[in-house]
Amino acid sequence: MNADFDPFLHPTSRLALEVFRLNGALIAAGDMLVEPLGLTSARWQVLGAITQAEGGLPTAGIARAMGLTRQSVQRVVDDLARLGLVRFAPNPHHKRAKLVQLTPEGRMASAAASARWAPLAEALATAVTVPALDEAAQVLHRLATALAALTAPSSGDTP
Amino acid sequence: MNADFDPFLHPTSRLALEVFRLNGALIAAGDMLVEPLGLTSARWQVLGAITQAEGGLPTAGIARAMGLTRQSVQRVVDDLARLGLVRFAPNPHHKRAKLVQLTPEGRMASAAASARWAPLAEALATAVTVPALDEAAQVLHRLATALAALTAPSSGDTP
DNA sequence: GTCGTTTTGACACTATGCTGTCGTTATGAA
DNA sequence: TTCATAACGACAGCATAGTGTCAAAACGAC
Repeated sequence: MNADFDPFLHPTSRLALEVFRLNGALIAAGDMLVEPLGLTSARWQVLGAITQAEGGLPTAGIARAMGLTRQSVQRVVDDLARLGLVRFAPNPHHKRAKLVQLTPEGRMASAAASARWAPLAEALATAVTVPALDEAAQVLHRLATALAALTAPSSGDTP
Repeated sequence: MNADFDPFLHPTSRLALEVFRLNGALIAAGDMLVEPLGLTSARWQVLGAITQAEGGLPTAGIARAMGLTRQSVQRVVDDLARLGLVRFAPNPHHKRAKLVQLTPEGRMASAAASARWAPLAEALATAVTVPALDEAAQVLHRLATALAALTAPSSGDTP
């Protein structure tokens, strides 16, 4: 009865479990890191995605950039708007999909978070090596792509 | 003002973002995979942790094995007990910390989930290579360890 | 131009995981 | 043995991310 397959010993399974653990550790570390700024990991990530895009981008665009659903990002964006870190600007290409832009306060918060993250990122890079980081990132990227292709050639929102 | 550091271009940052994406993709794929069995990714993972340990283990032990908090696992365990997939057995070493064990139904569900996961794990392994998987897993493991050491030499529940 | 499809925002609901807290039980040092 | 400490289960509350659904807006085929 196929007893020669222990799913937890499969290389893919072991990597998946490591992804789960590191994901949790990164979120916890991020929460600690930006907590003095009144931020959380999720809000920080959304701020970062907006920082990346010059001129701002709509909520659904943020979600696509982060691999999440519109609905999840929307609440965080609303929180950030309530905190005065982002604002909504009219979108010349779409009447309803307003552009989410950083306010000066948001830009300062994003910069402060980056400044706090930098030394930790350096320390982690020395815990392994930069080439190993790059190669691991490439492997994870390929796996995510393959997983998206294997599951759900679907419709609708695709987180 | 340190403008030569773009936090999103740092190798550690790029890997972190890939971890977030793959984590989400794996959970989504797992949910699809075991949904016909009445399971979810979280319940499947807890079932797996119990399957690993012969004789069962207490809730806090499951949490340690998975890198989560007792409280998070407890609710899932209660759900599984309500579904009849696990049961509580007296613990000779601790009166309150009952051992969580699989019922025959739980064993069947765990085996069915493994059978569904196996081909997907194989397909993903061929999307990259097994040595690459192993090396990536090792890198993630070292990062998680380093991160735990750098943040919170703390007390109490340490997920 | 019209109509069907897709995209987007909005809202309600659920699932997962965290912190905080309490009382109980083990454990170990004095 | 006694007592401080740690570990464990239980419960409440919050943050994050998912699904489902709806209406409005944009887009494309005809």
